[in-house]
Order: sequence, then C-alpha cells, then structure tokens
Amino acid sequence: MTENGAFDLKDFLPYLLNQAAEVTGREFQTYYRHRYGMLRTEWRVVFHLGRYGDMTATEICARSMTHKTKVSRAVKALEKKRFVRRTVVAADKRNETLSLTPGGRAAFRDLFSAARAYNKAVTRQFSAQDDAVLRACLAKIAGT
Amino acid sequence: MTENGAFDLKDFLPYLLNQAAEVTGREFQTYYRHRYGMLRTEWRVVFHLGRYGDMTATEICARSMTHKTKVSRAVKALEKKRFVRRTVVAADKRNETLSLTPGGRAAFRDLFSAARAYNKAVTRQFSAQDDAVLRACLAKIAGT
DNA sequence: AGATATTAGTTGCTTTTGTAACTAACAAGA
DNA sequence: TCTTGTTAGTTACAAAAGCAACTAATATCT
Repeated sequence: MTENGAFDLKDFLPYLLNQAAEVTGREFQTYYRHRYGMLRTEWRVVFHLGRYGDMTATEICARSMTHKTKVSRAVKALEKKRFVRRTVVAADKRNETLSLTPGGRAAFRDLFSAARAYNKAVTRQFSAQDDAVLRACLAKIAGT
Repeated sequence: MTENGAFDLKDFLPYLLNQAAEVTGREFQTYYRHRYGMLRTEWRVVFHLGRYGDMTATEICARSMTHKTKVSRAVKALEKKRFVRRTVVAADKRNETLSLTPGGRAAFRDLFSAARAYNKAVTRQFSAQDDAVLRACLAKIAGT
C-alpha cells in the first residue's frame, strides 16, 4: 500500500491482526479445549501459575492484561475441574493465593510443551530475522 | 527466546497476536461504535460495500473470512440503522445484493479516512522495512 | 476509634458470538 | 416432473464476554 494508493482491508492493521490472532487462537485452542475442557482464559491462568508460580488473581490480571471478571470466572471453572485451588492469605484475607493441583501441573506440562511446539511450527514459516521483527512489532503495538 | 531458553507467555505467538489485535481493535472501535453505533462486523460490511462496491453477503463472507451468521446479523442491524439496503436478485431469488444508502456512504467515507489515519499512526511506530515484514508475516499466518 | 476510601474478588444483567438446525430457491439427474 | 442435492440466508438456543454494581477486608485520615 503506497501513500496515496488503494487502501484495502488487508492493509488495515487491526483487521490483519484480528485475522492472524483468530487463526492461531483457533488452532491452539484445540489443545486446551479438547484435552482439558479449558477456555482461553483458563489456559492463560494455568500458564501463569505453572510458569511463574503461585500468585493471586490480581497478579494474573496485571501480568496478562486480563479483566478481573474473566480471571475470576476462569479460576472458578478451574477449581471445579480440580486444576487449581485457592488459599486465603492469612495476613490479608482479601487475597487468595492460587496454585495448581497435581492434575493442574500435569495439564500445564502437557500444554506448555504443546504451546512451545505450536509456536515453533508457526515461527518456522519465517526467517529468524523476520520472526524477531514480528515479535518486536507485536509487543510494541500491545504496549508491552 | 532461545531454542532451549525460558518460554514465556510473551513468546507465545497466539498470545502476542491476541494482545495486539485487542489493543488496536479496541482503539479503532471507538470510531465506528461511538459515531455510528456499529459493531466490528458491521463496519467490515460497510467497508466492503464502500470500497469494493455492491455485493452479496456470501461474497463478503468469502472476502473477509467471516461466518455467514455474523454477516447476516450485521446486515440486519445495518439495515435497521439505514446504512445498507438489500435488493433481491431477480435472476436468483436466493441472492440479495447489498448496497450502501447515502447515509451509509457518508459513514463509509468518514470511517475509511479514519481507518487510513489510524493505520498510518500505528505504522509510523516502525520503519518501512519492519512494517512490510510485519504485514507479510501476519498475512502468512492468516493464510491469506 | 470512627468515618471514608481503596482493594480483592464476585455476581447479575446485557450484549455478542458460536453452532447447528432450519427455510427458501435453485440445479441436475432419472 | 419428481426426487435429491446444493446454495443463500435466517433463526433459536447455548456459551462467552463486557460492564457495573456489589460484598468483604483493609488502609487512611482526622
């Protein structure tokens, strides 16, 4: 697309990003959805706890830029599925520390390596340089 | 992220894409939402008709990789808001040609230039080369 | 201490989306 | 012409997300 040339939907970044996000999101969701009956936010919560250790819902919100109602519902669902349990912090009873159960940890390990593999498969389409540029641009757009 | 190094959420392409898509989507939606009470798919339909001329819902589905129920609902809403009207094709009464009303055209012109401007603003963050790489990668991922 | 504000997290209600089943119009072969 | 199949588009119902109001616990200020 040139400065004064035609401007198509396929030149419009929000559209492009949305399409790309939808494709990869759909592809990867088969893992957590099929195997563990998780929703995207649930998988994200499991990722956080598995990768970074126990933390509160609020910390997950901050780290993943996810709204607290989404996280709240995800935690509730994960608790019901016995992937996560919560412990009220004695020092401040408003806080609950979230942690993975053994089953949650097993799911995490499986999904973590699936995520790595999926990521590698997508990334393999590009040169290392292009991949780096892509990631840098996305991070910049996301404001990270 | 190196081959065997730590793998973080921020290295996971589906996550990165989702974040970036959400940020830009949210930012741009203020235009069509605030000014014209449109939803994303409605704006997409208007874009198609304004940019590429009258066409049927099915054609919009194909061009924008959008599911037909989404388009169907968008068209219904746009019709109610008097941005779009439909004409049953005499030769095949299953088809309805969609076209913009004068009001729809005015909205399109406004949103089209807003989209261009927004796009330019996002793009300006990167070098021309990086921008080209970004777009190429996204198109590849989206399977376009 | 007592009033006020802030923070963590939940819930209720509404909007939006996804899925699948549906109607109507047309096509094509027996 | 009478099935059978296909295509365009809609609708009904369920799943998910967004938003705002809510409770409970703690912090702050006087």
